[in-house]
This record gives sequence, structure tokens and C-alpha cells, in this order.
Amino acid sequence: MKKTILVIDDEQDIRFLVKYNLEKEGFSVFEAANGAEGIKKAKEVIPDIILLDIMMPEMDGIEACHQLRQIPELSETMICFLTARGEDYSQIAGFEAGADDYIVKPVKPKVLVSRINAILKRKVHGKNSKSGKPTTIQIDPERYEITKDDESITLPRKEFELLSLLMSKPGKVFHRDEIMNKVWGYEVVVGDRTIDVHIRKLREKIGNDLIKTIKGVGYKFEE
Amino acid sequence: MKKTILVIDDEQDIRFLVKYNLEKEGFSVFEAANGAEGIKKAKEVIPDIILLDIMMPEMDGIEACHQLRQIPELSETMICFLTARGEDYSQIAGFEAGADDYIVKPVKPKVLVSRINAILKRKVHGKNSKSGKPTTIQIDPERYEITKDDESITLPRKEFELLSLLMSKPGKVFHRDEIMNKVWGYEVVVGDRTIDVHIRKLREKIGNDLIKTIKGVGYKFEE
DNA sequence: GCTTAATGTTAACTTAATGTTAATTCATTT
DNA sequence: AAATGAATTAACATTAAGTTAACATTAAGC
Repeated sequence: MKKTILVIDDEQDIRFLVKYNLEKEGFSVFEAANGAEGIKKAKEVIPDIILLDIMMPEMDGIEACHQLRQIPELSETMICFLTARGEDYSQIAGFEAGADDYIVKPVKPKVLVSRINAILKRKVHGKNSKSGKPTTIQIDPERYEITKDDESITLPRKEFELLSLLMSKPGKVFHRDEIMNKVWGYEVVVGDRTIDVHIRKLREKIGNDLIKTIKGVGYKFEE
Repeated sequence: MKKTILVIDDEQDIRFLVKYNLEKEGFSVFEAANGAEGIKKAKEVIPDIILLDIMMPEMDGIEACHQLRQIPELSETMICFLTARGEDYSQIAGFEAGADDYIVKPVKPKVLVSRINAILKRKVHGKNSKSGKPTTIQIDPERYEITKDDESITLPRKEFELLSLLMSKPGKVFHRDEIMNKVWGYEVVVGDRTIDVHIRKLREKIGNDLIKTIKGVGYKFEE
């Protein structure tokens, strides 16, 4: 059966681009130009995936996502944010709002399609296999604690700050320098392996797959 | 046997969302739209878990919780608060009222379910093992007194204020600076060890495990 | 398939932060 | 002013977080 996708974005160009490419791949694609319209449409068509622009006039994507997540019929729908590169929707924002993934614009058609497929695969996975780990991590800055699925773990300062940084922009690769500067500060000088060791401790605690290494560049957090 | 859950929340959407998701997981779910109705329902069905919204018109969740805790038939029932993120339910709040856990809204369905399961697991645990210490601490601002389980202890001023602060938001980590400013004031300057010593005295009196140290950050109160 | 630079891993080590105790100062009451 | 208890300080002990160092492993490019 054809999978349906709803694109909510205020820029017509983007909608067109996405629609064009996804339809070519055999998806049914619906569009909406703003949050309110998107929510209405979503109730109608109950899409498999919603692609949701974060920066929109009036109701922004985060808010729209919140509202979408209130709708029971959409509990199976995957919500995926679209974010312009460099947009600093800092905070944990996205995932807390209940998004399942996000894609950085501009995105090449091929990449778009394969991300979409990946999301769909995950969707099925989540339902059938108990082995699949839809590990959700929430971080609570107030408590210096993270909640993994349901178990909560208090992290030491540096580990917590490091994880916060990575999660502040899931998917973004943070260069070692950047991590160094943001977590340790500009003055402090520490050895090469320091970051690695912290990364390792985090992986030990939150699972191995959530922090990915990009050799020669840095690390990124990804569900 | 099916576990039963009672959702007390004034917002219909929330009730619906919770009901929908939990029923899908095989729970029986009952609803109530306000505190009074909730208490009535609770007596009827004797649920395993009560999900209780804090912010409600008329009787708020804290008050409702107090009343629920008076009901002997519900002594086995776990009460879990629902709180909107950022809601500053400061004061002695949740745990003092006798809640067993709390969940921050908005919550992803998956997380909701796994939290519920976690609570149920704990419930069984709590019953069997005598090792569990459900130490309850109540503070009485008028008398500068606290009640631990049933024995009451009068605390010196500074100790009392320190404990009050920590308990005003259980789980939150209070930075040393913050503690300094709020308990001692902005002008006063005292040595490094002052806070520690007070913390120690408190621990001596209320037990060692209730105040947790987050090294490099501060302290938090936690059941 | 090699080579090598980059990262992973482990355990030992260092250090800053906190714990602990007792003595001292301060405030209050009698 | 003596006595009491609270608050603070000071000196020292302890601990866990953080770092390093040494070595193993991996992946990227030749």
C-alpha cells in the first residue's frame, strides 16, 4: 500500500521539491502551508509521516508538533522536522516536542528519499520487534539527570554537559574543537583522549548507538 | 489480570490521549475530570495507578492527592503526578503529598507506557522487600519542625531553611550559589565548608540518602 | 591489502570538591 | 556574665570526577 506523507512548510518551493521527489518514488504526498492547516490535514489523511518545518510564521513547528502529538489518531505517525542548516533551535526542543527524526535543509532528493525510507523502516520496527530499541532519552537540566526509556540516571557534570551539547542539535556533527570550547572552555587545555573517554562513559550509560563518531571530524547524537 | 489506571485531569484531550494509549497496551483505564470526581471514582474502582494532574481548577492535584492518601483502601495504589513542563509547582509539592512518581507533560506515548510499567514494577517491589525505606518527610514552616515518618524533629533555623529550599523542588539540583543566596542572602559571606556542615547535620537527622550530592554542581533532595 | 592517523579502551593517577570533626565564635536566654 | 545552643571556621580526610598515559583497534586513503 502507498505510504502517505504530509509536508507542512510555508515555503512553496520546498513543498514542491519534496512532493515532486517523493511522488516519483511512489508516495502519496499532501501539503499544508502552515501549522493550523497542517493539523487539519493531518486529521483528515492520517499520514504515515509528517515533515514539519520548524521555522514558520504564526505557529512554529515545535508548537505544531505538540498539538499533533495530542491527536490520538496520529500516535502511529512519525513526525520529522525540517530544519535549515545552522538554525539554532538550541535547547532540546525538537525531540521533547515528540518528534521522531529531523532532516536538515537543503537536502538532496536522494538523501531525502532514503531518510524517509529509513523512518518508515523504524516505524515498522518499533511495532513488531521487541529487539528494536526505540530508546528515548530525555535530559533534565534541572536535575542533572537523564531519563532513558524509564530508568533515570544522574550524570556527572562534564558528561552531562557533553551530552546536552550533542543533544542540543541531534544529528549535527560537533567538531572536537567545538566540543572542547563549549564544554571545557577556551582556556583549559586537556589532552586528546579526554573527550573520547567522556564519550565512552556516556556510551556506557546511554547505549552505544546513540553517539556516532565521524572520524576526522567529531561526534553526533542521533536516535 | 488487567491493571487498572485512573486518569484525573481537567483537560479532555489529555485524558483521551492517555486512555487511548494505555488501553492499547492492555490496561483498563478510567477517567475523572476533577479532583472530587476522581476521589469518588478511586474509591469505586481501587485502581493500581492514579495519574493525577497537578493544575486543576477547584481542587488541585496536591490537595486531591492528600485526600486520596487518607483512604485506606488505596494504600496500595501508586499515585503519579502529571505536570506540565516548566510548571513551577514549587512549594513542598508532589512527593510530600504522598505521590510515588511524576511524569512531565507532554509525554510521548511510548515513554508514558514504559513509565507506567516502571511504576508497576516498583509497586510489586515495594511490597515484598522490607528493605525499601519509604521515609516520608513533612516540613512544618510554622513550627520549624519536620516530621520524619512519625517522629518529629525541631530544626535550627539555618538547617530548616536549607531543607525547605531543597524540598521546595524535589529532584531539582540547587547550585551552591543558589543555596548561598537563598539561605544566607546576597551580602553575607561565609566560608566554603559552611553549607557542607549544614548538609551533614541534616543528613544526620533525616537520614543519609535523601540529600544527594552532585559534585561540581550542588545538592538535591530526593526520595 | 597496507599504512597511518584518528579514535577506542583501560587502568592508574591527579585533583578539585566535598565530607568530617572539633574547636571557636556568636547570639540568645536566664 | 554564665550557660546554652546555633552558626561558623579551620584543619584534615576522603572521594569521585576528571585526566592522563599506554596500548589496542579501527577506518580512510593510498
